[in-house]
Amino acid sequence: MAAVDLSTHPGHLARRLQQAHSLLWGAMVSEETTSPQFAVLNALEEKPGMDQRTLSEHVHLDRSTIADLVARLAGRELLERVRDPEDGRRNVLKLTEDGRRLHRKLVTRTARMNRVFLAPLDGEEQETLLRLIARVASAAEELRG
Amino acid sequence: MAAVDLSTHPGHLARRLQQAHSLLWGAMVSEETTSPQFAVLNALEEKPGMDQRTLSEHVHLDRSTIADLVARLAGRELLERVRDPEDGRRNVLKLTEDGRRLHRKLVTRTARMNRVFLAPLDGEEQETLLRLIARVASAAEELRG
DNA sequence: TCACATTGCTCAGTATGCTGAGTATTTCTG
DNA sequence: CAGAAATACTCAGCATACTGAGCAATGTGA
Repeated sequence: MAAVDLSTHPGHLARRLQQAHSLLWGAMVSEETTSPQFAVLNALEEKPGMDQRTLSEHVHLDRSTIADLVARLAGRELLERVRDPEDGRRNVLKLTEDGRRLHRKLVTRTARMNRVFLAPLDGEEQETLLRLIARVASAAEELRG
Repeated sequence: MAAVDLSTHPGHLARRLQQAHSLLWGAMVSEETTSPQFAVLNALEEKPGMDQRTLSEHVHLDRSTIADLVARLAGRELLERVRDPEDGRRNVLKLTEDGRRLHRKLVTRTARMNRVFLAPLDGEEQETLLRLIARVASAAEELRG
């Protein structure tokens, strides 16, 4: 059986894309705060008071992964994690002032970085790429809700 | 500063795409052998006798990552890793008979899986998606050779 | 009300993937 | 030919990301 051309394999390409992105992120956005961490800050800026379960759905990350990630952000005092007095199972999450400040800074930088990252494509191609990825990802996420 | 729409962030989408892919991979291809491991098997089927450095360039994985990954595959006796007698720095890598057999099996299954994964898109959109991802990833990889 | 299910979180274990430091081997240079 | 540079690999440390097991709190039905 002959070997296969990996450039026709979406999974391989997705990994390369993600990898290339995270390198550029480290160079242009932040070395301390990763892209998934930014997603969490962003979600909490939008809807303060979420619990970890809800947060994990918003950013499409596993509950376990969220727990680690939130613990690191809490350790850096970018967010507060307190037990919900109304429901002792939940952790209620809110950005601190530091967290909001960092989020503001990263919003600007990610915008700049995204322009560089997508620069090889023209405007229409950029929209097409984002739309097609979103469709495939959403459909696959549906398969195991 | 208002929160941002993550569906316009290629990094976030890339992570979701990769994540959705690896879930489907586990269900449709293999639970034991991951997609990067398949990429390694495939590269060694194509060019037996590569060293780890060359292999890492072929599959776009870090040298450290390759070392771990190859060690696991060697532990499962899917490949042989022997010190090059001509150059004592290199590990020469070759698939075993088991490795070739597994590769054959996975080629069939990945083809099936890729059809399911890309099913939300029509044929032209599928080609477009793969081409655009490849362009962005290649360009970003160039930025730091 | 009390047993049972559900829900939210934590913890252990594993794989991927990086950086940076260190080791061994080979190659290049003076 | 000896010292320096380059190369290939290994190892430690960290973040992301999963599964599965377990625990605590809440909700539900008989």
